Parts: sequence; structure tokens; C-alpha cells
Amino acid sequence: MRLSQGFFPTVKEVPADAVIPSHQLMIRAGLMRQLAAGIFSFLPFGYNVMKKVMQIIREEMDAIGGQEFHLPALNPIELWEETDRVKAFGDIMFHVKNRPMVLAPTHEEVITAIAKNHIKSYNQMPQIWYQIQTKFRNEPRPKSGVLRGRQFTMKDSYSMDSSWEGLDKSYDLHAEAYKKIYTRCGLSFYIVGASSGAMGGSGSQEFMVESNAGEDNLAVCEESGYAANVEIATSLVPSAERYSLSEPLKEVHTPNCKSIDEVAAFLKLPTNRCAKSLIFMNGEQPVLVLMLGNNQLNESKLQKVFGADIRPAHPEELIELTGADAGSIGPVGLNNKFHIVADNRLKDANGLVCGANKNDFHLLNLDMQRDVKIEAFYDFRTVEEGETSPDGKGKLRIVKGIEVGHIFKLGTKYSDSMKAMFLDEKGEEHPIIMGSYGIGVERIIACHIEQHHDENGIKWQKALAPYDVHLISVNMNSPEVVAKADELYKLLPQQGISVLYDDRSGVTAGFKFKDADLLGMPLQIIVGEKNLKNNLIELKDRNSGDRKTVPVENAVEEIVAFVKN
RNA sequence: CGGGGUGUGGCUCAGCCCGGUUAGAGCGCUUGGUUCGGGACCAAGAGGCCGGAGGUUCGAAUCCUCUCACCCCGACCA
Repeated sequence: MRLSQGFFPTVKEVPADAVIPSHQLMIRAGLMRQLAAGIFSFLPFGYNVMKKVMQIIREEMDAIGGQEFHLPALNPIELWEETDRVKAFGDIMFHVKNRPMVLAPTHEEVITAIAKNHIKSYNQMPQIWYQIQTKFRNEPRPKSGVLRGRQFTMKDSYSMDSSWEGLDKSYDLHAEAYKKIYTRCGLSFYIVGASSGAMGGSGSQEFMVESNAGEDNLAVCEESGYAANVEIATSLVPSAERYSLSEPLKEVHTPNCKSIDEVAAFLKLPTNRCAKSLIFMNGEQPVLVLMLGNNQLNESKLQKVFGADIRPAHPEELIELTGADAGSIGPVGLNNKFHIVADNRLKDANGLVCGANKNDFHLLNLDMQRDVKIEAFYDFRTVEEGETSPDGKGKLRIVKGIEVGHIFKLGTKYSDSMKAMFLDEKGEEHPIIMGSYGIGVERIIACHIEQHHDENGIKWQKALAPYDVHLISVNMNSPEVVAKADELYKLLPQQGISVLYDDRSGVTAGFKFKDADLLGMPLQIIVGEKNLKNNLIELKDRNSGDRKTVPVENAVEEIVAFVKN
């Protein structure tokens, strides 16, 4: 493509609305333009990249036996009522005003509807069905360019198996395919254990790219390779000590001590001799959760035990239920009213401080065995930076990550509710066992740029580069330069190399170099007067910044060698 | 949905507090000329009812009310 003829709206200034590098560069390099919050038009340059990403995904999906579908985005709302997801999605789903239709935020229902009509026997499975299409979600707050949009492209695939072993196999095939996809896309990534959330199912993993622009927190350990979303991450931390002597409970006045830090300082005790009480409402049932010291309660872990509807109690409820405000609440004497559970670190501990259920008073010498009946101990902690990895092989780092893929073992959630049944060898009917696997296409592009850029622009890795090389004719007034550049522009495609050719006249050399760095093709081929007089052509590697000159007659060969590696 | 911020030529912004010529700058764009290896220079141009509605005032980009849009933090996130 000749730059003089193509549509390449590059911009020098940093767009005011863009905060993260990938967003800024996707605008500046002319990959896309914003139409409305969370809605983007992809321009030819950007769509070129998107097609490369989709092609890689297709190849790897096809390699594990996937079959590509093209499915409707407009869905009858009744379909979503069958699985009760109109309610589950709530305001996230776009509703069509003049028809009982919705815009699909994902495609489990459509796929299951097809399976229900056509998959009747265990003989017809396994199946892997996928699509790469636009999804619609009414995000409350679109942000970070393409990272959280209201309309975006997603590859999602669905596996259908007749056995749980089959599901495991389909799931593993996807995990392997995903590793290949992200690796080919030039991303370094973590595979983390994840909370399966409201999707349900028995297992789930996320593919995460480390980035400050990320919305998820990850606990990772370089030494052992452990990586998990902090929603479920664990670490090795010692339990609170049990003293041999258990002193009797004693009430003490602790004026104006609200936080654990204040109580510990006032009583001259370490914070990890304090038991913090947190009150939640599980429907009408109050729940008291005990945590050690300043340990942060992990609400995902709490929800896993009690369900998603559990919520923190309101201040009025606290005083009504315990007789004290937050900060002076403790478990002693509340067993008849509350479900009382505790974090593992408190198991069997004694000599602890807790609230006395009387404002400005605490109890000393709480013994978890003697003074309170704990229904169960769970891991409720949020792990912290520097703690030991659960495998004991190193320290955890907490990093931010962008989710670029998520794989789920769905099980029979959708086949049950939609009655997608098959007959097994014995003629018995069972629901199809399903998996669901998603990849965000635009997110791959944004992450690629987050990981491969500098102050001058994008540094495309070969697999995603919209063109293999960027050919620059430095001076269009020089007939020799133009002739040589034109010749390369003709020859290189014959070697299977795609060329972006800056043949603009009336643009200075510096301007062309800046644009080339911004646009970021892996190799720049610079044809200029001085070098050409010495029968030389300059090659610049955008990633390393290395430049070298090669004799004209070797140019094509060198370029081919670079591109094909 | 809570909190904060911003809307002024295509882009980045100044002007607004403290109302008062014809609303500015840089970049980009058009024309002519000079340049031609790191976002050139000279000259001449085009381009704006200052997000929208209402109000206060002799007079509003500027003050007041409402509204819309976009960005950021939080909540939310299959």
C-alpha cells in the first residue's frame, strides 16, 4: 500500500481522552477512532491487525477440531428467559425497544439451542463450536480505550461432551490452543486460577497479561510459577499462636479505639493478637466473620461459602444486632443469633482481643476453643505482597493484569435449563456436558501494544504487524531514489512480503521517519540519496533500533531473510 | 449509581475567577515559492452561531439554573 494513496490518519498530539499507552497509540497510529463511549470504528490499519489476530485464533481453533459458526447478535428475549439470564445480566444486556429482542452479550443460549435440536446421541460428541463476532454489553463505565467497551469482538467457543472426562479433555485442548494463540500474538501472559463467578461450573482459568492498565489483581510467584487471581489466591502464613495458659476473659475500657491498629496500640499488643469481627447479612441471617488482625477479608472467598447475595450489614443493623458499633463488636455471646465463622489463621488460638459488644470496650484473652462456638474455619484472607507462595517455593508478587481469555468448565448449567439432552450407550438420557472459552480480540491488540511500544510509537511483532516492512523513499525529488524504491515496492511482494510504502512527496524525511516509528512495522527500509550514491540501502529494525546498510543488490535477500527469520 | 474533571476551528490548548472592541495561539488544511536524513521555512488564505436550552444584564465564551456528552476514581464486571 502506498501511503500517498491510503488512509493513514496519524496524529502527533496525544489525544486528550486517552490515558493508557495502547489507547493513545491506537488513536495516534490510526488504528481506530472513537464513535461514542466504549464504541470504536476500526480503520483499515487497525482492522488489518484485527484480521491477523483472528486468523491466528482460527488456525489454532481449527487445529483442535473447532468448527466456526456465524451466529446472530439479535436474539429473541425468550431464549434468555429460558436460562434466567435476562435477570442475571440485568442492565448489562442491551434491549431492543421495538421488538422483544436483546443484543447478545455472549452466546451460550444460541449454541445450546442448536445443540438441543441436533445433538441427540453420545455418538455425535465431542464437538467444539466457535465464533468470532461482535458482542454487546452495556458496561456501566467503559474505559481504557478498547479494554472495556460496549461493543467488542470476541472469539468464544463451546465444547459439548458426553462425559466429564470428555469435558476435561476439551478443556485441556483449549488451554493448549490458548497458550499457542497468545504466544504467537507475541504476548507474555500468566495462566491463573480464577473464580468462576456467576457462570457456575467446576473449574476456570484466566489468561492474564501483566499491565498497570489491568483491572484484576494477580498473585504471582516467579520462582515456582504459581499464579492466581487474588480472588482465590492463597499463601503460606502461620496461624495465630496458642499459648499454653488460657487466662479468663477480661473486659477493658478502650476509649475511641475503632480500628485494629488503634486497639493494638492502646493495649500495647501486636495486631495479630486481635480478632476482627465483621458482620454480614445473608438474607435475613446475620453472619459474623472473624479475621486475624488487619487481614483483609476476601469477598470472593466469602461468596463462595455463602453465595453471591451476602452483603455487609448496615450500621443500624450492627447496633441492633450486637449492641455496639463497628469497632467494638465481638463474637462472645452472639452464638444464638449469628452464624459465626472464622479465618483459618484463628483456629485454636487464644489470648486474643475482640470487641465486647459494648462501645469502647474490648475483651482480653479470647479463646477460640473456650469462649465461642465457631461453625467452621475457612480461608477468607486476601493474600499480600511478599507472602510465601502456597507451594512454599518463593515469594508472591501482586501485579495488575488484563484478562485476555477465560476458559470455563460449564458442566450442565445451560443444557439442564434448556433441556439439551442426549442418549448414552445404555439409552439413558443426560444433559450435554459443556465448556465455554472466550478470547477478547481487541484486548489482544491493546495488550500487544502495551507490551511492545516506546515513546515514539508501536513496535509490532512480526505476527501481528499490519505490513511486513515499511519502505521509505526519503526524497521524492530524486529520480534515482524513487526508481529504486519503486522497484523494491514491486519486487518484495513477489517474495511474499507485504509493503507499506511511504512515497509521499512534499513531506520531509523527518516526518516520514517519525510516522514510520509511530506506525511501528518491524523493519524499515530506507532509500535515501547519500546511501544510494554508494549503492547502499539502509535497514532499521524497529524493535531493537539497530540499523545497517546493505548493498543494493543484496537488499531483497536481506529483507526476505529478516521477515522470514 | 456515588465522587471529581473537561466541553472554545480537524487536533492540542489559552481566554472564564474579575462580563465590555472584530474570540486567540501552535499544529493540521488550501495556494505559491524555497527546502528535502528525524514531525522544515516564507508569504497569502479557508475554517468557530465558544456542547445544548433557558435565565440575569444595556451587553455573556465569561455569571446563574437545567440538560447532554466525554474522561478519571469508586461501585459493578458473564
